[in-house]
Amino acid sequence: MTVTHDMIRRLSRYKTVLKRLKSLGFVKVFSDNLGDALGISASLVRKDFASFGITGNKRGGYQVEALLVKLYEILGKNCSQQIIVVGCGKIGTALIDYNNFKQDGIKVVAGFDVASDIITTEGPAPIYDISELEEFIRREQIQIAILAVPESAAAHTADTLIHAGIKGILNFAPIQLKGPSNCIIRNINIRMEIEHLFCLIHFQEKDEAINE
Amino acid sequence: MTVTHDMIRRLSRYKTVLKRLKSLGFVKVFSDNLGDALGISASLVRKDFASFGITGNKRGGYQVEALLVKLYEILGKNCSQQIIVVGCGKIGTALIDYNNFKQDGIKVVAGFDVASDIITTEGPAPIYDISELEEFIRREQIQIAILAVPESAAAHTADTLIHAGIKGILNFAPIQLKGPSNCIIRNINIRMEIEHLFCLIHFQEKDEAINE
DNA sequence: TAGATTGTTAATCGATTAACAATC
DNA sequence: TAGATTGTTAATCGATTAACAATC
Repeated sequence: MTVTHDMIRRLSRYKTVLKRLKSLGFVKVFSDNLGDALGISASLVRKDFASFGITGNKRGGYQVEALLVKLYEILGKNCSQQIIVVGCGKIGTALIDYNNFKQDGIKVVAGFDVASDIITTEGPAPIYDISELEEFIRREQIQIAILAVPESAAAHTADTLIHAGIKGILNFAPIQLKGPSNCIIRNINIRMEIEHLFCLIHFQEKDEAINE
Repeated sequence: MTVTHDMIRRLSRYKTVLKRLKSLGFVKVFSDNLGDALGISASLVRKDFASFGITGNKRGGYQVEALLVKLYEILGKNCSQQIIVVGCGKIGTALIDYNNFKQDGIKVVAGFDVASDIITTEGPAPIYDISELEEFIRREQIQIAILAVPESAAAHTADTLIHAGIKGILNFAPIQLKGPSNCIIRNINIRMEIEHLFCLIHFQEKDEAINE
């Protein structure tokens, strides 16, 4: 089976909705409900579940609890999800301090930087010198790194990470990185997102002008 | 014509590539080159350009300079692209200080926060009390805001922004916001991005196990 | 049983690519 | 002219939705 990006995004969103339903005391849920919550068809919900071998009851829908357990498993929530942050400038440290992952089992265990004056063992996670990066990744078997270095350092830092065995990189540097087949890179480009918005607004205004 | 998200993302990437080509002294470029650079077919490049009324020469490709001018226009680079940051915690201030937009004409002109002790006129952009938000948006005709408030404040702050006339929101709060038809919201959910990576790795490992 | 919802197949839709005539 | 590249139409591909038999 091929797992698409959109599929995974939906799985993540099902999980969020189901967690809320569970906290409300819901025991079962129908594909119809989940479809409404995500703004997609019930067919797609059922198809997604079928793809991952999740089955429901012909008339009773899906058990919320069992569904969550399955989703946790698929999303890898049974393993420890330890990540590191490479580049501890403003954005890097913000991400280290950002503790919104914790409730979902994701933990930033260390930061790394070239500036020796910010090395510290204080704070939510220790910050080490970049020279310790490779050994740390190997020793702690870190799979995922957030890359928050300046553009000029992005490409070679990514190479270092990949060489050390990192399997996934979330890249905040403003450059489109492409990884080898054994490392998945997701690029978050804030400048592009803002341009995207300006462009959409631009067209919306045009369309309105036409409609009038 | 309908402008899709993917289309805009490609326009943005064409622009990046073309800027680099220009700095290298390139005068013309073929759809084939751009396709290679973006990892798409030459057909799609030509189709994109056709959609926006950009024409080339039957044998001479496209003029780099003219193409850039057109793209700037489409991406709204002729208007001043002033944005604000609402919520000046760690991530908010990091974005205010982040000056990577500047070279692309995007400028953060103010920050807003509820905490009165961080109000300041120092730094790259002044930080005002949230009570001044609506008036500022109206007076300065701000179109786009970055939302970086805590999850609990996200929904009602977004409502305030929309009410004040904001046309686009880049949301960093970990909650999927949905806007009305006159305001476009793009959600950046870092937790989901990391889960996404873990999930992909998970499946890659499985697939490898099967192939062996 | 009657009614409702799943699981799955067929239909639809949209985006991308291939192909090729037009033409510089 | 011959060769190369655009602009555009047709073909393909993949993702989503509609439909419906199976069945609880």
